[in-house]
Amino acid sequence: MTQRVTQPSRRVARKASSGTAKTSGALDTLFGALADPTRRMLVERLLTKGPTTATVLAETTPLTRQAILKHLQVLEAAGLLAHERAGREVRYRVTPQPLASAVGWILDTAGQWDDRIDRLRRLTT
Amino acid sequence: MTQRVTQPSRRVARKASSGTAKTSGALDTLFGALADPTRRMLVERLLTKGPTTATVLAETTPLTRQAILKHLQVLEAAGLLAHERAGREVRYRVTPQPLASAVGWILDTAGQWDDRIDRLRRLTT
DNA sequence: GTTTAGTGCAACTACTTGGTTGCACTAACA
DNA sequence: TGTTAGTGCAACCAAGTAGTTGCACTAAAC
Repeated sequence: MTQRVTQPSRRVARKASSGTAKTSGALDTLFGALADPTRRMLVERLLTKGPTTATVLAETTPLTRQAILKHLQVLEAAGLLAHERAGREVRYRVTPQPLASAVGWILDTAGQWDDRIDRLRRLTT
Repeated sequence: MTQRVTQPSRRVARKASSGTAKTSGALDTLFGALADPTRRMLVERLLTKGPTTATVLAETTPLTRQAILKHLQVLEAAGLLAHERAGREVRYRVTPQPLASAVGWILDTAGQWDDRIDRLRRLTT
């Protein structure tokens, strides 16, 4: 599995070093995963039609299975999917818990400033 | 599984060009803008310390002004910032309204999940 | 006026991303 | 058993992204 926790490497070159490594990787990969329309579509599909395989998902898109698989892996790396093996098939399902962190960041940062967001927060907590 | 049927198909990658356009572009740039820790940091700074210039923002980071400026432009393209000129300075401020769309998509999506869980719960109890 | 601080623009590099193709491997089935 | 559908892995490529440098331009300060 190799995990690969290493940070994004940010190749800062010159001014670099010493400054707030930051790299809150979880939000990076989470927002990054959501930034692609194909991936959001995959999440929606898996939610509405239930768990299924990369092969099946690829049949209804203009993309190849490999492209779909890469997207599924990105989503899984973000914690939004999990997969389980069933015979020779591999089925993916949505695990939407990480979405709470995304909403959390948004509400925490913008909450105090925007009444609309603030109302939303009160609505959802 | 044959998948693709590959025509003459010069490896030019036919990217399908269809779909993915829609109104998803807004969410693409929005989530994409939030996917970078430097950009989230900039939003937080602008929110907590008020509007300021790219030059000032660059002074407290290991990045150059140009790098910061590019990030600000990405945020502005996502609708999260606006700028106004004051003499020879250009001041950026946060306009957090688009965050509502992000939260909206997440809540809608998670809502479908909740529905599923809810149905499941009703079915299994 | 001259100088200087702040900005704008363009070119360039290095790495990442989203997609492809090809082939090997394995579980299911005739 | 042999065949096949589904998956896994690696190489490859084009385009995008994140950063840099260098220089020109303009508004303010002297």
